[in-house]
Amino acid sequence: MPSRETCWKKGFSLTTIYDIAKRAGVSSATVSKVLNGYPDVNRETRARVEAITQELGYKQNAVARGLATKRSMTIGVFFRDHANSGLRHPFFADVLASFKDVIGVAGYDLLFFANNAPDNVHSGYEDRARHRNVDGLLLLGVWRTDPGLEAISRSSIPCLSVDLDLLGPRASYLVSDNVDGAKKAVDYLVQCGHTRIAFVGDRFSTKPGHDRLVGYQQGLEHNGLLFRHEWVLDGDFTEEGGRFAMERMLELPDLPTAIFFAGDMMAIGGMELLKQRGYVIPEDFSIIGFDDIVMSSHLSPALTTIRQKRGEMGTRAAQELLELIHKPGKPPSGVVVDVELVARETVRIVCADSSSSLASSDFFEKSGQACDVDAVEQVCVTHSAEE
Amino acid sequence: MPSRETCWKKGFSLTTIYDIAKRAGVSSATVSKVLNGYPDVNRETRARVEAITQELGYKQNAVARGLATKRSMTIGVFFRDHANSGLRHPFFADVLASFKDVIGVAGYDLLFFANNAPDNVHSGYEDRARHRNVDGLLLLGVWRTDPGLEAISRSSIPCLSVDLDLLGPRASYLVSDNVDGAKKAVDYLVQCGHTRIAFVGDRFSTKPGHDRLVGYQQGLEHNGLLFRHEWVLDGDFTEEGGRFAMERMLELPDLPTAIFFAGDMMAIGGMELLKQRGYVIPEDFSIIGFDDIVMSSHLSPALTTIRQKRGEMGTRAAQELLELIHKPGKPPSGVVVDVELVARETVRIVCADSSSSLASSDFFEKSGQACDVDAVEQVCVTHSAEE
DNA sequence: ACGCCGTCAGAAACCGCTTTCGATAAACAT
DNA sequence: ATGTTTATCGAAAGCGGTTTCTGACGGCGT
Repeated sequence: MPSRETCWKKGFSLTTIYDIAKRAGVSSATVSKVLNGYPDVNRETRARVEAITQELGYKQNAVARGLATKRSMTIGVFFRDHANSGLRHPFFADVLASFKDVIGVAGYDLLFFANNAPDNVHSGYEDRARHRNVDGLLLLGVWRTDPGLEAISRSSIPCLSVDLDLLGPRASYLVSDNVDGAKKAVDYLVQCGHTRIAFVGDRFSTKPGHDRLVGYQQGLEHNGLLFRHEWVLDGDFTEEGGRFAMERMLELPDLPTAIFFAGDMMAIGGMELLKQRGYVIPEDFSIIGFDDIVMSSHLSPALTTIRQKRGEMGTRAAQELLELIHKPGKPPSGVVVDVELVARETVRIVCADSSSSLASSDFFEKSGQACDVDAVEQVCVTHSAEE
Repeated sequence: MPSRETCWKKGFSLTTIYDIAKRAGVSSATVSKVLNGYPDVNRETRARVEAITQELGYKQNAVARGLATKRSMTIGVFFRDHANSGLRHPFFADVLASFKDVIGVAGYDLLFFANNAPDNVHSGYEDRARHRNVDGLLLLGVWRTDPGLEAISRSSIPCLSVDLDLLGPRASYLVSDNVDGAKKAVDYLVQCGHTRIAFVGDRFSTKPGHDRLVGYQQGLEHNGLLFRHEWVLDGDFTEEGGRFAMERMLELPDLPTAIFFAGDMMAIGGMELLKQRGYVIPEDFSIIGFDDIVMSSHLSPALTTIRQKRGEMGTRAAQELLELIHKPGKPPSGVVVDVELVARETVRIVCADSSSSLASSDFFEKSGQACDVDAVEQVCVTHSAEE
């Protein structure tokens, strides 16, 4: 047996299972068995080994273990940081926080891919995941247009993406019920008496952006309202985008009375511009957002919005990913968590008439305007391309 | 030579350096040398190996490499999550984001300690760092009172803490210039004509809380103002804490005209309460915060505050940590980044007199009231204990 | 021809831990 | 007494790399 007593890292000695083994007069295999709770070791031996483990303050080396077992007990995290939408984004930070909590009690640590060394920049998700030997992957803030998605969805690495409906043999996803949320927003506006409702979305590179648009459209239809493509603008999910969209909206000859922003940051930008131009909310324009970021409740007027349950999203995401990891058989189906409207102060109540008979108002028109999803998207893309 | 051709993890085969070696007709040692840029390998051999590496789509296994080299190219991150002050906190999320960017181009990934499995809960920082074999450590949101600090500061693991002046052979820190920031706040209030300035801080378990109090006290002294301990309250760095402190403050017989909150969230809580009670800001009370979180500029009135340069903090933290890692010799000294006042709308200008002759006002009193740091802290601790 | 040196490869010993599988001995059954 | 379990343990072969050290080989000076 080679002498394996100590190892050095920058002048520091680690205690290994060999140290324990020697001291206990057993083999390293036995120590390993004790440490991992295998049954085939004598009561007394076990006790002795455990005592010595304590005494020596032994800590397992996760790297060596990972090499031997091919499980690292880490979850890799890709957190795309484009345009403020990364770690900085209060939304993702929150879901990540609760994700971390539940994945943590399952014994996992999180590995954030940050490495952008020149030779690594263009490695795909899968390569980098395998490089670090992570047991699962969490994708946050990745765009639908990301070219690496296809590959990772087909790979055998358990992978959960949020805000992106990635499905595969070991890939699942978590989203809010964005379509429903958008419908709720429109319904609420309609209930408050609005019929002229505009939409500000993103550049359609995100799943939520897409779905909220769809929901908006469905909400309109459901309430018998006409879809007007000039009332659909691109806001890029940023404050500046929202501000800019609002600016453009004001140039329209025919103005809406309410604007549904597909994200709170955009709504904030829009409101800012409105105030700046001397309009008052909600008297001149009603605003409704989506997300319910913390800031929303602190604005004045406080923003009416659709709340995504961030804590629950993180928890459910973690649970789903753990299933993906531990139950290889079960075909994943994605999880969607519901949203809720939180009514605050940015929507003006136009008429007290809350009977849903509004649906049969004069605005009802089944026009030639195409209303199916893809057509809607077409319109929008064209529209945003104009710019 | 044993047959080492492939490895399986859940049904997937990895290509190893042995595969490359065989294909290239060389030994694994040579492949390793090529991959690591050692000079003692022939031009042609190198080319051949590189070609095959490409062809086979080989990706190095960081775990195996880590075991062999004792360097993992990961930075461990402890992110304490007490009372909203963790990942959820917009402040830390921001510095972390820019930290990640620069540490990333140096080739490192980030390892977030999340593992809270029952047998792991009470392991110290050092144990967990060694367990994962991280090359360095970043401590965020850790309290001064944390019992594990002492140990990690003495250890040989490069460790950088933010908002906490931890120093040791391989331990350094990064803080904002909190004392100066607080003085700036007080100076500004004084310049605006205020002389009755209160302070709301945290429970003094944090370094910034402590330093801002010191700065407040120094600012007072510098401007010849009397330190009144009843005007120093505990706000816990949370919104609720700020609200509660404000509530208590209003019960005072003798009210200040301006309140300096040591954190924006507390200021927000305080303002909320004030509005609720029918006061108007800044007419009735002037408010100044500390941090400049994104929300601050969106409030109305927009919060005047001391800005911490979060991006710069992250960058500098990363640089400092990289030095700690790569230059074992250099004794660390900590880095402090400056702050700036951003004047917005929550401070009322009482008199236009901006001559600093205010310093010689009637309020000047070198009273028996002890003014050195520790005494100040005493007062506060006592005060918060009352509660 | 001889010794020396620089270049290039590879054998082999790790790194610290897991896991299979066979050995041993005691306990049990026949 | 003999064959069979059962409980307990350890040797050894990995996991996928790195790194030292030895050696082969060709060229070169003398």
